[in-house]
Amino acid sequence: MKVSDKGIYIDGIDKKILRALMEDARTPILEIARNVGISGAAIHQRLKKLEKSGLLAGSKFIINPKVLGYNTMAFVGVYLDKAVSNPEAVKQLQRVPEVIECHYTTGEWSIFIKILSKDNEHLMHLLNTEIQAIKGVSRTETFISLQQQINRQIKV
Amino acid sequence: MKVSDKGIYIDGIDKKILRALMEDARTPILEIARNVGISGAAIHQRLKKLEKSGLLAGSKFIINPKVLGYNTMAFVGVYLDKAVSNPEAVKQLQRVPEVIECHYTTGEWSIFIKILSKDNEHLMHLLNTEIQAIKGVSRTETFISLQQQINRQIKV
DNA sequence: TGTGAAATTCCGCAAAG
DNA sequence: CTTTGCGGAATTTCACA
Repeated sequence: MKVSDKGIYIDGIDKKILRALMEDARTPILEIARNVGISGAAIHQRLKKLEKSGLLAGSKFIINPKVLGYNTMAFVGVYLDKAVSNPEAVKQLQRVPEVIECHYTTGEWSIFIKILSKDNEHLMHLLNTEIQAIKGVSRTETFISLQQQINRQIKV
Repeated sequence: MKVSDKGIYIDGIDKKILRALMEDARTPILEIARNVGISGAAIHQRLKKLEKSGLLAGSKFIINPKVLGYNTMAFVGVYLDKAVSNPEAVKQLQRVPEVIECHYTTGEWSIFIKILSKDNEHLMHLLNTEIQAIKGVSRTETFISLQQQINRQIKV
């Protein structure tokens, strides 16, 4: 049995439910029910509980960017002028759909982003035209992901 | 109308379907059907096509790590000794559940990882005990995400 | 409080046009 | 793409431990 900081109790059955749905959000509840040996209604109620606890943050269809021609992933450390408000820069980054993550980070960069591009040329265009054009961006450092080996959620 | 490199045609209806399901994988097909004005069976046929194209890479329940007490996200650049095989290091990283992403990257690091920890103390433990213990890891550079502002998929 | 079983409503899916 | 129809699933209700 496991207790989180907020007092959510997650037993072995909850874990099995979560693991099945984290793998495939469309797994039928009744199928899970058969696998864990309790009724569908029980699963349903446990899911309600887990949702209410905030642990379940929704479900998403995952699309493969490569099929859309997005073959390059990169991480970019962004240096901002001291004078510029970071939220304003984030607001501008929000308008660039290729920016799929954005963090305020400790260390030498003000902002750290993850970005998807079709190829290196497209990446260069994004950096030189979209990112550098944002007010306050003084410099960027780019790291291209040659291959992603791990991509998962935290273990339950 | 949009054509990807692999010849997948995605029209406006496909986009609406994808956007609905990327937001919530459990959206009933018939609800989408009502919104876009075609029959449920048609949606179903389009989903089959999209799945066959490889664009749909599955669906996942998203869990909120904070509820499990994982409050700190960090990025870690890992330096590996030249002599060590990177795949072996990745294999070891795979065994650390807090490592949720792992990339081979260009630039000064051999490997770049995203990691979740409960707090700074836990992060330190992960770095000093789990990561540094891996054969071939010579040094790490850590950037803590103070706040994540953007987290999304590529736009369809 | 949490569980199981039945009933109802709704959905997913395949076939045929 | 639509309609149709079957099989099965989701969800509610209720009785019980």
